[in-house]
Amino acid sequence: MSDENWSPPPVLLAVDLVIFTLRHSQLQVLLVERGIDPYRGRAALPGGFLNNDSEDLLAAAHRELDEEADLDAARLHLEQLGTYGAADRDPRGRVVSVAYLAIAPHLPEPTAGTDAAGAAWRPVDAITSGELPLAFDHDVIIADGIERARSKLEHTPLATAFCEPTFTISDLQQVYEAVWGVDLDPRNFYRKVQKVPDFIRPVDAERRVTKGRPARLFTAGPATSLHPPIPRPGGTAEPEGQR
Amino acid sequence: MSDENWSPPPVLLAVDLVIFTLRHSQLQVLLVERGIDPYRGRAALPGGFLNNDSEDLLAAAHRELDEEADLDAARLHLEQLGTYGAADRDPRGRVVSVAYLAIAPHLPEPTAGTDAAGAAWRPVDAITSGELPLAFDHDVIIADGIERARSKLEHTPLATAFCEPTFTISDLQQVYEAVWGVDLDPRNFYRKVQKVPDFIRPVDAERRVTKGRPARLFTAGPATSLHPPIPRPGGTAEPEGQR
DNA sequence: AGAATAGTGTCTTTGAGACACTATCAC
DNA sequence: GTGATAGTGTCTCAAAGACACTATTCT
Repeated sequence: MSDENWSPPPVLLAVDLVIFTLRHSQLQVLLVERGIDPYRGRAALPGGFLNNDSEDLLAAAHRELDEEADLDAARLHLEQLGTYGAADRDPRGRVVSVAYLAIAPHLPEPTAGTDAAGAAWRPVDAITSGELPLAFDHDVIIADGIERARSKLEHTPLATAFCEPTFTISDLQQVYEAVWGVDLDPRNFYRKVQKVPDFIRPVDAERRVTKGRPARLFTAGPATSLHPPIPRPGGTAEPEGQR
Repeated sequence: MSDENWSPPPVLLAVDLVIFTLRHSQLQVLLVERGIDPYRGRAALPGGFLNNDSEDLLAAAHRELDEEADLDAARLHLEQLGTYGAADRDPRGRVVSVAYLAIAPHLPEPTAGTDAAGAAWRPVDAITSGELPLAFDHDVIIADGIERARSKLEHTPLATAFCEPTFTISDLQQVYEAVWGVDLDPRNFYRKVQKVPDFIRPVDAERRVTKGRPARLFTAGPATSLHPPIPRPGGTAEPEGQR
């Protein structure tokens, strides 16, 4: 409680977005190309500074989501990921960044012509492998986002956020396989997800076309957590480490 | 990337601490009494503003831990919990608070005479029940901290952070029981924790006194995650919600 | 027909929980 | 001895994974 006599520390608050989606059975993340220094020309997470006195953090994340990615913020999953405040993370000065994790269903290509021009979906593998270098500490933020998503697939209905309003069970399986990077047995997966109460709800008498037998369609159910969980084969990984 | 022309938003960055320990088989949290308005006289989390240009967030948390709680920061578990930035959470103006979760072994009473005077351990039940009102949104932060701790007991060796360097298996069980608020079967618990590789390591040929048969002593092992996990009986609860 | 995907049944193994039982201390 | 806690063995039930099998579509 040393709040009697401080001099306001010159800290800028940014909000950065880790937006994941599934494309071509790959986990991909939305990146923008930086137009100014530092890191001009580098890929970076979409984001920006907190706008004004009366904007909540979550509201700022929603705004950036709309401005930079042209995504209807109301429809997708959005949660706080962590806050990154290493003193030297931005060469311009003291910038602390609150990262948010967003999950979007497979949407149209990121739209040239809008404010989101210069944005593109990139496979996360290219980032974790170091093949695609990022600005600032954004590679770390994305790594934390991946781990968060992997972990939440086990205990929450997060996977449905990657899917359209209605989806088949193998759509859902693709989400788990892509995010976890494993192969799952379709038969066991089928029964397992059906067994979790309120996870997914059948949409009556509907079907959809692929190649083989048509599949039933489902919607996300009212569950907010999964009982029993969908366990990740390899097991849990290391905990996150925000800095 | 709208960083071309901003006016530095007047945001103050605070760091607040949720410090948990086990006392009298209860989960307790360290609170201080506010000496100034707003919320003068109310109980609040220890914390303060970010010091200067070159202080990392984690370093600030360590410093507050030392200043306000007189705890040796090097020895205990410390991790970021979340960031709370609702526009109206502090009547003085825009204050965004990064909360850290610390876990301490049962330590001496919070030390009158030091900077930590006015600090006291309180059972978390008194807070979640609304019986003990807190300043700001600190009740929400604590609730998120409880859920984080409960969840991490399942998958990580966090429980050992509540214990002394060496401990018995029933010490460990008391941690699980207090944090989860459940009763566990000592026999099954005994075998279960021993079965997790690298969770706990026996300390050779040592014992300790209580009432019945002396128990073997253990130390925390090198594991950073628990395989298999120690499942929580009731199952998972709702996810956290930082604002 | 054959390939492909959807969906069902069943077996085996593993782990969680219940609980009887033995071991070693204080009194 | 009694009471208390530590530690072991064993049984039962349920969930996880392997996998054979049936069902329905497309070409």
